[in-house]
Amino acid sequence: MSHTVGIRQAQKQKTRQAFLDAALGLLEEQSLSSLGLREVTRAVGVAPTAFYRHFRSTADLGVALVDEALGSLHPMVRTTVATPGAERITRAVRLIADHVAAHPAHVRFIARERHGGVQPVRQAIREQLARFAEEVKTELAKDPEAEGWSDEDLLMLAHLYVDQMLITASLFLETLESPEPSEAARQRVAHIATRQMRLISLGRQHWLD
Amino acid sequence: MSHTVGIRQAQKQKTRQAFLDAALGLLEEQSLSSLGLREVTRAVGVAPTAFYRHFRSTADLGVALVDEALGSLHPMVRTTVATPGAERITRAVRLIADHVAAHPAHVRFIARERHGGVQPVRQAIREQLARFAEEVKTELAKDPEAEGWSDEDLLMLAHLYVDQMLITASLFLETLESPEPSEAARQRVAHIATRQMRLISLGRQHWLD
DNA sequence: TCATCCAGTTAACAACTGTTCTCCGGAATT
DNA sequence: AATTCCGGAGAACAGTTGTTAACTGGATGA
Repeated sequence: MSHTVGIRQAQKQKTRQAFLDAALGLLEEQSLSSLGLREVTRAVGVAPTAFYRHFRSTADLGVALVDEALGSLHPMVRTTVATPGAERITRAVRLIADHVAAHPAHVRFIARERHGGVQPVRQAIREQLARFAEEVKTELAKDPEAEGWSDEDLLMLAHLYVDQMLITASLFLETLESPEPSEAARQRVAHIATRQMRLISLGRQHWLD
Repeated sequence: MSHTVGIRQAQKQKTRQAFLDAALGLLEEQSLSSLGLREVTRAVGVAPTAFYRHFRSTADLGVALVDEALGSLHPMVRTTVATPGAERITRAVRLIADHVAAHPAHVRFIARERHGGVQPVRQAIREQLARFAEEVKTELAKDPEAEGWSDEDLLMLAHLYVDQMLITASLFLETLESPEPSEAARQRVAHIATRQMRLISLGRQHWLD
């Protein structure tokens, strides 16, 4: 038994996670650029100076949040886009709906800070989204409709899909934020999003005409 | 000559505009939710209390900025979308590029606060974008390709176009923000955006198959 | 067992925040 | 000419902010 976790490191990661959770909660009603260091430590129940043991700044914390929010999502997107035929779009919309329902704060954070006031965070999000686009591209390249397509055009299409997914996620989020979150509103968003992606797919099929 | 402007009202609107300009400048590097009232008055060169003569809060100022940024844009979008044939997309992309180049701070503000932390501002932007979508819809309805389309599907398509325009504007903005703003990068964005809109138009043409 | 490490604490710093109340002086109204 | 109006100034309020320095006490490794 050479390498037990270490009580010390375990505790450290535990409070680090507490920082991330508390910050995510506070960020539901404000942007990262207005998030105070003391505000977070107060929410965690810890002294202000403890913050520096984990993060250099709130921007640093924000970058960590980006990884937490998007890092584990790549395989799910990949397998979803890999679904063949007409079911791909249905599954994609369901994946988005489920993910927003399960992690609304994460989605809100990404939508908010993508164009937000903190440069390093914006860059981290941009890099993650570029990764998504690359992955979607290589999946799209696999199916027969991609024959004759240049790499450039495939990437353009992939970006279109990724952006569309983010917009859809943001609309699902608004659905949850409304004073009376109704299943009907959610279904309406799903309906529109599905048709928009279908239209894009149609454009794809006739691109080489 | 019964109704001259009034020295008083003229001065008031002048300093009000100074508030809007100063705020827009400060918001290039932060979000509205972190913009301080005193920060703005300092930039204008006026006492903190003078702020209250013009705005109830910084959120109020934000809403005013939304109107300034998007209010006058409706006729331009309308006539651009009204352009017939293949030239419509070219003109739309050029309109976006020119507008971003002429008013980068306005565009940044809208992109940032669309999902930002200040609810009234988010709502104001949402309303303006809904207006754009409605206008694009009625223009789209005019051309022959719209025959057989339901109102619902036309609105869905209009939203797709509007969102696409915003994404493109944001990409043009990143082009300007980069350390070495190159004409080549701008052309690349224009190229991709044009193709994406073409693909959507293709999807539109085959929607009723 | 003993020395080392290190996550978290306490205290203090100058600087900043939004908001209230009172006042001023020039424009507007009568 | 006299009075009212009102955009802006000034001072003061209690609270907040990020960052520093020196500390404590339990886990860690020799």
